[in-house]
Amino acid sequence: MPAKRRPAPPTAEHAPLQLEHFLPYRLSILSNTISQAIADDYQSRYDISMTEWRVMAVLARFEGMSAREVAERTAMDKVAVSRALSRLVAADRVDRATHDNDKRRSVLSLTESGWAMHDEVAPMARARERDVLAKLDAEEQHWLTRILDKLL
Amino acid sequence: MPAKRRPAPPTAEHAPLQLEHFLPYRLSILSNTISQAIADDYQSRYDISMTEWRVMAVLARFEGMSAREVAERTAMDKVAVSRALSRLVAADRVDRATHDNDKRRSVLSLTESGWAMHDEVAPMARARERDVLAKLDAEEQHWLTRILDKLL
DNA sequence: ACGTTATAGTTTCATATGTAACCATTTGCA
DNA sequence: TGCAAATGGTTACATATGAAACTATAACGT
Repeated sequence: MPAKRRPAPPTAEHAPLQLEHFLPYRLSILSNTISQAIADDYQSRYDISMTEWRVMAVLARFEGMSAREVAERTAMDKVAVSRALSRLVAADRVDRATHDNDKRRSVLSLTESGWAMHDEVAPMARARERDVLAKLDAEEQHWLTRILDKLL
Repeated sequence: MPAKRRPAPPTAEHAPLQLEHFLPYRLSILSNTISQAIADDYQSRYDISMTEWRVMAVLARFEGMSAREVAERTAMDKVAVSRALSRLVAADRVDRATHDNDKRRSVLSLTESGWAMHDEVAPMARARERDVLAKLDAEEQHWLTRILDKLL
């Protein structure tokens, strides 16, 4: 059995990062873990990616958005939105029309089937969020919200 | 000028998610923003990806690790680590030997050049972390640490 | 010792993603 | 008007990523 790893050069003129205490790294792990758990819920049931779900979530709230507006709301770039939309339209989750006064713009909305899926997935997503928050007491939840408000 | 988007079906039997108040979404945006800012720092200067940098950060702390151990420490899967290592070895940032008693294992360490790069990048990463934390007061910083400890 | 199973790491293939180039339409303004 | 610049959106290409198959070596049980 090989010796346990020990921290490198004792002559520590190097000051290496400790990832496990490094905020950006910790945030990244946490965020990926949570998002992946939610994605697992719907990717198994429906054939849809996280980006596609985000687009649907926005269209559920705002009727008749253009692709660019969706991109703004989701913080995705327009190429990603375009691709998500073409899959969603093909799968008949989203309806895409052309804007009356500007033929460049699309006018997007959920289809019947899109709404049906939304109405199943949204509660699952909320349940996962609750699972996470349940690990914190009321005071911690309060601070978390406040901290995210400040940082974003 | 087209009418401002209004929230969809007034007959809200649908209860759509509000992404901007949805914890997983907010965490994801925050995490990506911060990680990307750091990555921009070193990707422009050195030809290295985020995963490669994480591998280097671990090797800076732990001398002689195997690829599997690196994978554990970085929360990356072994394929990602393998790929990162082959690029790092090719770029002469990392030295890869074979374990004496187990020819399957690699024995990894930073090269001279790897250390040189590490010693430039680590302070930049720490500076970015400080920039983020500077947006919070001492109490908020304290709570953030505590919350991450609990959730991770 | 010998075959089975487990482990370390790499390769392959299919899919996802980002950047830049591109088309169509609209806007701004000489 | 009419033409350059801006905008909405898609396509093409190059690179990244994940899952599964694969190779080599080691560990285990008999």
